[in-house]
Amino acid sequence: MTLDLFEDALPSPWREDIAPGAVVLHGFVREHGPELLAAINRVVAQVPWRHFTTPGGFTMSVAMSWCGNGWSSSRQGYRYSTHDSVSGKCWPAIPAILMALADEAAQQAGFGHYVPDSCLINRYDPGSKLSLHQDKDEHDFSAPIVSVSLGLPAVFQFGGLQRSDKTQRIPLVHGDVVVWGGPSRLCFHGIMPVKEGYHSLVGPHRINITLRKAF
DNA sequence: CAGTTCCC
DNA sequence: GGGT
Repeated sequence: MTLDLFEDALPSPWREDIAPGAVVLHGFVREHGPELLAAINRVVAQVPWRHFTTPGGFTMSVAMSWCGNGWSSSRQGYRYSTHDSVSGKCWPAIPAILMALADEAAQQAGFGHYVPDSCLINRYDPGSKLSLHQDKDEHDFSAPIVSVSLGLPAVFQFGGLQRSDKTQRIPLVHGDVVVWGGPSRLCFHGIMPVKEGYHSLVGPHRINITLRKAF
């Protein structure tokens, strides 16, 4: 796997700055859907989709899989893990194409080279959503979050450092990548309920891939 | 409070 | 639809 898959320059209209340290790279991986989905399918074969319970005791509508370091939620709280406590084995490695994507997207967004150690894969069926939250379980807030949208469109909410801050609503479609870090690293964000639909490559789902540095 | 319900 |  080469590192130049995503090196093509982006025309300026494709880059949208939404806040200091937060950028939408519209269509950044639009041409790479099949390879990305193949990589995701290989991960999901090893780490089947799972619906977690929140600390409050509710079931999340989003189904999750992961590679690199894993994330989990339970009544005890959220946490990252290096391995599967059932099998004793490490979670599957992050596929090279996702490492390359993360590095190139982080560079395009102005964060320089990026070597994430965790990749969470979220499947949104119609009606699934993720309410406003912060990604704050990672040990390293100096690294940005790289978020890839595939399949059905969705409306991304991006707010400020306080839950009560006004939020922007940003439509995301298949192939869009959002990167946030630096002063935006702990901004509240979420996904509005996904509408019914069918995508020719992904089917009746939205798939979101987030790359982060957990440890 | 990574949810749901309710209210404007 | 948007805030809570």
